[in-house]
Formats: sequence, structure tokens, C-alpha cells
Amino acid sequence: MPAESDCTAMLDSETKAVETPEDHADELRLWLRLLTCTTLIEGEVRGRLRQRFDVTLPRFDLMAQLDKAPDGMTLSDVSKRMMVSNGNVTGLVERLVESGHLDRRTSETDRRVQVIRLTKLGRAEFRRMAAEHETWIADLFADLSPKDVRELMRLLAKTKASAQKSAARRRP
Amino acid sequence: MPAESDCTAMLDSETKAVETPEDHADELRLWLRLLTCTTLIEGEVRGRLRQRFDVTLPRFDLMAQLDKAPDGMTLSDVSKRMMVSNGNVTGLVERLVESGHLDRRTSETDRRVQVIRLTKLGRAEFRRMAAEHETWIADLFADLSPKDVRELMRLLAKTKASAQKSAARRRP
DNA sequence: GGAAAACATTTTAGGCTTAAAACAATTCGG
DNA sequence: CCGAATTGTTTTAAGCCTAAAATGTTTTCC
Repeated sequence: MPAESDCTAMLDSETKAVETPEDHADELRLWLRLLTCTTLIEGEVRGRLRQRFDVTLPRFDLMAQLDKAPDGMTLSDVSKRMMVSNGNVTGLVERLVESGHLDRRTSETDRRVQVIRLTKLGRAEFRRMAAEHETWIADLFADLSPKDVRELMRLLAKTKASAQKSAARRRP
Repeated sequence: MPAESDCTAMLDSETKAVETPEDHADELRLWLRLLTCTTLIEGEVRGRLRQRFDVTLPRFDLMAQLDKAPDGMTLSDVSKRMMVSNGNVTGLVERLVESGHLDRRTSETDRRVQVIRLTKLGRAEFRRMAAEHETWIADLFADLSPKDVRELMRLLAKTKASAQKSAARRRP
């Protein structure tokens, strides 16, 4: 059995380390499986939100962010938290203000900033939806033991950190 | 310590089982973490595909499906595999045929069916992109040990099965 | 054989999403 | 203090995405 066969790097004729064409099929499969899980659950949640409450998932997500911030958030905050573009938030907020779920006002101390909050209606509707939403999630993950859940949490935390590091390497 | 406090179900005054308001905060956190990981990685891959190859992620995904099917696929097949709506595929295919990456023809045995394939150009470009794409994924998951990867695969398989079961319960 | 069901795709209407450019307000450095 | 970055938001152009309805085709089953 040649010694090289288990190495991940080799020395070339100039004695400089070169990468062997590594096999990353496992990571690729892992990524696809991660994506499948998310797509599956997301689609299910989207459908249930529409059927039960006639609301879209992005609107629900935005309201969820605001529910955790009684004093409101700026559009930038929301955009960072939701990991979507600024322009996207502008449109979402527009429609939710229109429907009476959100209140939007310009900050008194910085006239660039828009602060948005849930209205009474918005908060009431969100709480109603969130309660049911939580049971859907519980059901979707029902076959995982508490230990599975903990272990997944741990591994996904590691995954998140790894991905963030990789992203930071690209644009420092 | 009351015996009920650790129970997940109680008997009410009519001796009928009722659910206690269970706490599913862990599952909820797990779902949000799963979503964060996917969004993070997806965004990174999307950006790199655009910068390096001026291609969108959905187009890349569609080509990836076709690369695995030398004899082509029907639009329905693609739609199921990619877990997106039929109408979505119609538009994607339109643009990829237009740009010369895909070939589309009506099945000879069933005139309802459209069979699509990668063109020579499409296959060549995809292979070039896929090679680089694989290194990005490897880098994004770089901090996971082989054991982590195996364990994540196992737990995500369990998650997928659980979610599919839950989805099937809703629309049998 | 022919109506009815099932199937594959497209169309429609509306909303979501992004990247990049434009605009506006604030902060920073000289 | 003032021009130059920086920051927060909106606009723009293009594409993605979905659910539902519409269209055309095949199968089923009386």
C-alpha cells in the first residue's frame, strides 16, 4: 500500500507543497442534505402559514424579529438579522405597514433611520400565529430525541462558525 | 413535588387526555439554527457563482440535476428533484435554452412531456463551475471533522425522515 | 368508444429577492 | 468648519418563486 494514498498533500519535484485533487464528495452530500432539510421544512411552514393565516413566510419572519424587540428596530437591524438585502426589507415593511401590522417612524435623533414596531394588531396576530407555528415545528422534528436535538444544535453551531470563518476569509 | 409536573399529558375533569402546553423552544431554536446555516452557506455560494461565473444559483442547481442525467429529464422530474414549483422550472428552462445551455424537445411517445438535456456548452460550463463549487463547499465546512460530517449526515437524515412523515400526516 | 380522471406543462397574478446605483443624513479628519 | 468618507434607506432592473387556473394530452374505466 503506497504511503501517498492516505496523504492530503504531496511534495512535487521542486519540493513545494501542492494540493492533491482532494475528494470533497462527503461535504457536498452534507450540504445537499442540509439544503433538502431546510427546503422541506420551509415549504411545509410556508404552506401552513398561508392556509391557516393567509400570511407569507417572510412577513411572519419579519414580525418574529419585531416581537422580540418591543422598542422597535431599524431597517438595517432587521436586514442583518434576517440575512436579507436592505431593499428586500423596504418592500416587506411597506406591505406590512399598509396592512396595519407595522408602525414606522423616522428616528428623532438620526433622520436617516426608520424605526419599525409591531402595532397592537400586528402583535396580537403574530402571537396567535407563533403559538401554532411552534407546534408545527415540534411536529416536524418529532422523531428526534432530546439528545439528537442537542447534538444537532452543537454540530450546526460548529457548521455556522466554520461557514462564517470561510466567508470572512473571502471578504476580510 | 407534584407528580404532574413532569408529565406531557394530563387527565381533565372528564377523564379525557388533554395536552399540557408543552415547551418546544428547543426545536424552535434548532429550526432557526438550521435555517441560519443554510441561508449563510447559500448566500455565500450564490455570491461566488455570480462573481466567478456570472451565473445564478437556481441555474447552477438545475444544471447540476441535468449533469447527473445524461439522457435528460422531464420538467416534472426536475421540479420534484429541486423541490420547486412547476411554473418555476418553466421559466428557468426558458432562460437556459435561450442562453444555449439547455436543449429541450417534446417526447416522441408522450406529447405532454418536455425532455431537457445539457448541451455540449452547458455541460462544459457546468463541469468547470462544479469543480470550483466543490472547493467552496469544502472550505465552508472545513472546521468539521470527518466524524462531525458523518454525524451530521446521520442526524439530518433522521430530520428529513421526520419532516417528511409530518408533512405526510397533514396531506395524506 | 367516450366521458371522466389523471397528468405535464404553461400561464397568470402577485409577491419575494438580489445587486447595484442613487439619494440623504451623519460623522470624521484635517 | 468643510470636504470626504460612512451609514441608512430607497430605487431600479432583472430574475426567482409560488399557488392557482388554464391548456393540452393520455389513461382509466364503465
